[in-house]
Amino acid sequence: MKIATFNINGIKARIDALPNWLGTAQPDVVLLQEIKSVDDAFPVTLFEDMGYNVETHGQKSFNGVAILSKHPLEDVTRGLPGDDSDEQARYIEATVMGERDALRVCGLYLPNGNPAPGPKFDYKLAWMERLIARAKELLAEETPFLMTGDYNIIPQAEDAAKPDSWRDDALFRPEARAAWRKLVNLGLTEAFRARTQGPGHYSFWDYQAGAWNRNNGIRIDHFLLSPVCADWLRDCQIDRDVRAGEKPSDHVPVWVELDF
DNA sequence: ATGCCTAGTTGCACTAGA
Repeated sequence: MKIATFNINGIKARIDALPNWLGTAQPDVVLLQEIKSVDDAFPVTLFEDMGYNVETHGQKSFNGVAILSKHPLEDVTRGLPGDDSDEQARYIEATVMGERDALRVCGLYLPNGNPAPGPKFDYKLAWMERLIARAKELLAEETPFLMTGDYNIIPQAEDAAKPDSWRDDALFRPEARAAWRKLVNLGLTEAFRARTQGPGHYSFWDYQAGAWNRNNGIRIDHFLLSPVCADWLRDCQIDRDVRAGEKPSDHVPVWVELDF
């Protein structure tokens, strides 16, 4: 089963590019971030006509996540537990059945956190603690799961073309990377780094200053796999070429192939 | 040192992104 993550930076703006990529890449499941749409405005029938079930967790103007799946989605939950006052739509979960096993898929749009330090950075770190708590729950249940999406975390210097320019940024600050390691060190496998080593692999290129043409990118869209799910990993790739397409998002899709 | 660009709003400039 091919499962992808894609920060589309607005469903209205990607109304052609997203279906075009779906037709080419043929993913079974896609976790979307930054749909920037309320649920009622999401073009559900467009994707249903392509064979996808659609579950959204949107809000007006900003954020918003969704799942597209060619397989039925069961037990859908919206929002990250741990703070009832949090109204930002950044998290959705559902269960997908493979040929032999069930997989819990968690789609996330982790807060950017800039400027740092400050209240937005505090919110990012608190959000990560809630994500860690949720991962601990799923591990304790021994539910096979993956957590994927736009983490807004540059894990290592090799994950940025110009790491020095990110030194004090919320995506690279030590506190954010420490929280990332705390999550991974629960026993999760980072799918891309389980298969590919070395610098030069990015999932985001800023629209500004010719970042794409200069290949000035960062790798911030990730898959974390639970131990059982990691055993199912067959491949993980970044669809880099999507960034060169017509009216692209500033992120590109990342996907895993899982045998379950 | 800052903005560079893109998206969304109900706009006629702003916020937010990363």
